[in-house]
Amino acid sequence: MAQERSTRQRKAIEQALTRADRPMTPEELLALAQAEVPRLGIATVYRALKDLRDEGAVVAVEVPGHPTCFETAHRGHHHHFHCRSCRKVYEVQGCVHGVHGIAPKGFRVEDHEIVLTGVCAACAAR
Amino acid sequence: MAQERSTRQRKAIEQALTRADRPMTPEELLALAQAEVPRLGIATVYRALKDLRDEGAVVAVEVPGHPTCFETAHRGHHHHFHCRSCRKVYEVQGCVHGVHGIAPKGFRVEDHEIVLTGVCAACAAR
DNA sequence: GTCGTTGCAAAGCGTTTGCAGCCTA
DNA sequence: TAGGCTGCAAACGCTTTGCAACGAC
Repeated sequence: MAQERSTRQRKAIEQALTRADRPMTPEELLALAQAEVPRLGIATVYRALKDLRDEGAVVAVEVPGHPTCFETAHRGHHHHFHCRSCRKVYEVQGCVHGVHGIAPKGFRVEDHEIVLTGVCAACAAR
Repeated sequence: MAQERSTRQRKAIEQALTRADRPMTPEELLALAQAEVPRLGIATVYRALKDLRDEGAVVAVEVPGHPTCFETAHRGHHHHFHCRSCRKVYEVQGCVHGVHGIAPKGFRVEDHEIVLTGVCAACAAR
């Protein structure tokens, strides 16, 4: 059966993900990883992300009007902020109590995601 | 400048949206509206949704791994539940306090969305 | 040497757009 | 009648897949 091999391209992609302090789009990861592997193609990025997702090492973050972002899974519980000015997605530490309590009777809640929308500090300063 | 006209197809799409008790995908809306207008095309659904969104009458709901859904805007403040079994997106009444408080200093929060993930009542019963 | 991985290009899928004819106001 | 709206098909952007060459083990 399938074995995961450690290749230069995969290492470059994983490194780009690990170093990022916010969720990254596949295109952003491609640009970063190409510093290591110039001939890297976007398909390889998508394939690596798919494998990493299957292993549970990265998770997808999706916000309306923005291409899907990816981040490493083991960053502790946190949420996201979407700046409507620069369109970047940021990580937000912390959570709130009682989130699971709003589900209707009979619904089994296993996880939750909170996405704040507004203007980030950098954009608000301008 | 542009005037909005009331057509059979637009009425059918709005009606499908209004009657739904959960966010609907464009394909679902097409299927429902075709009961009224059999020759209705998907492009018309997208155009109607775009116009309705511009007027603020409908909003998009996006959850990872699911096509974009749409719901009417004037349903009061609520959130969503994504069933990982049947993949449907449900409406969830209620909210929690302190959600905006988790944003970092300098970030201006204007809105928020909460998406619960798990198994809906119908699927859990099976 | 084996077989998973890669880069390239083509295919897929959801969404948008161009266009000629239609229909509301 | 004017000009927005429609259905169709082509175009679009993001993502996945087929394939032959490549390279990790």
